[in-house]
Amino acid sequence: MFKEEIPQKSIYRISLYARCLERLHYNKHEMVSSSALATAAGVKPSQLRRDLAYLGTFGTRGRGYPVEALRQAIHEGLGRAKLQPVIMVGAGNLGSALLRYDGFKKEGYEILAAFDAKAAEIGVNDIPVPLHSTDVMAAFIKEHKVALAILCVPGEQAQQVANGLVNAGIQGVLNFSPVVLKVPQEITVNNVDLALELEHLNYFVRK
Amino acid sequence: MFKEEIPQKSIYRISLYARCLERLHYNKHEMVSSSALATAAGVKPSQLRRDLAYLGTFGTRGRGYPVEALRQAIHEGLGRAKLQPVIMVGAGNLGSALLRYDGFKKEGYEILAAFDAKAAEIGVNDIPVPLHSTDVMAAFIKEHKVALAILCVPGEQAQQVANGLVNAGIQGVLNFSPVVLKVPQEITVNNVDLALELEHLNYFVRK
DNA sequence: TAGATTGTTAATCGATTAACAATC
DNA sequence: TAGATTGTTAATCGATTAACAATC
Repeated sequence: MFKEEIPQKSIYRISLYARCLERLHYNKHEMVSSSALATAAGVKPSQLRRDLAYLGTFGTRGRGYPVEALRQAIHEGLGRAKLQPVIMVGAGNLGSALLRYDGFKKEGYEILAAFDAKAAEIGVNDIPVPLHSTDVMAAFIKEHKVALAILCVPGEQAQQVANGLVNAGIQGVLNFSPVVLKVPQEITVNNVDLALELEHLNYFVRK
Repeated sequence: MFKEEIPQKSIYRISLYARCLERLHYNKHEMVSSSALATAAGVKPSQLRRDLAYLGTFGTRGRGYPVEALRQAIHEGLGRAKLQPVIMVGAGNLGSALLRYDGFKKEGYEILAAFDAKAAEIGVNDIPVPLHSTDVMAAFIKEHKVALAILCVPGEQAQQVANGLVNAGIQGVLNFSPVVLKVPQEITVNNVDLALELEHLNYFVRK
């Protein structure tokens, strides 16, 4: 039997459901209906049920879903191991800021180290993880079997650095550089384009 | 005649085209074909042409698009004034980092000021704009007619702060808090959920 | 049993793409 | 004119939603 492929958008939402379930669990809820969970996640109940159906069936008709069991099932379904190692590439303004952001750790991702072409010039005490020169990046990735990288280098260098990441075996890149990266199709790139987000918002401001 | 409504996704892409056109202009290209521009933006030529069609017709059959004129037409079409004022709400790790990020200014957005509940405790010299207490936020928004806010407060406070923003007249929120904000439907919220992005990437890593 | 709520289907909606006539 | 490339339509594809039978 073939497992139907899960749409990318569903994956985002399913992760979001897991987070909502954590909160419900924390608040001592044991069961939750698709309607209540959907409201918490800002989606329609039918969409929630459709999304969950990609992973399996977890509810009981007439009663709803068991909060904690569903949370766990989602984590397993999405293949989340305990603590995923990640590296940060580029330790300028944005990169060094994200290193201090605690939201990643909370969700189970640990940034092992940061790499920067100008590593020598950057104050080490601003940064909570080891900072290395980009020269040793590939070796580090292989040694620690790192699969995920956060890319925060200036646009002009982004493609070149990305090539290095791919060659070293990185499989997923969270790209903050305002550049469209060309990578082999088996590599996943998620773009977070901050200026584009503002641009988009601005469009909806009535003038 | 009714102007067809532009899909949200098209708006993102159109902004991206504008950025590619800037680069082409900088490199002294005067004309560009839909196929070349599409490659630069990582989309299909037919999609590019479809997107542009929402704004008008700018090309010449057989020759392509005039780089600079198209860039300007896009900026006008998306209703971009010169320098849009923005405020930053929350000056913790992420917020203060984004204040130092120069990508916003580059695209024509100026962060006027930052607000934080604990403004008094934060070192002012880390921050390149005036930092105020959240108490005076509403007055500032009204006085400076600010329409856009970047929200970087902890999840627990996000909804409450967002309510304050909406009441003060903010029309668009770029939300970095890992929380689904409930706002009136005329307010636009763009969510940038960093942990969710990593989660999504991780799903595609072959285990 | 009656009420509630899931799992799933089928209908709808919207976005992408291929294709090509128009035309420079 | 021949070649190139747009603007636009129609076909395709995929995602969302309403609806409801299954069933606790």
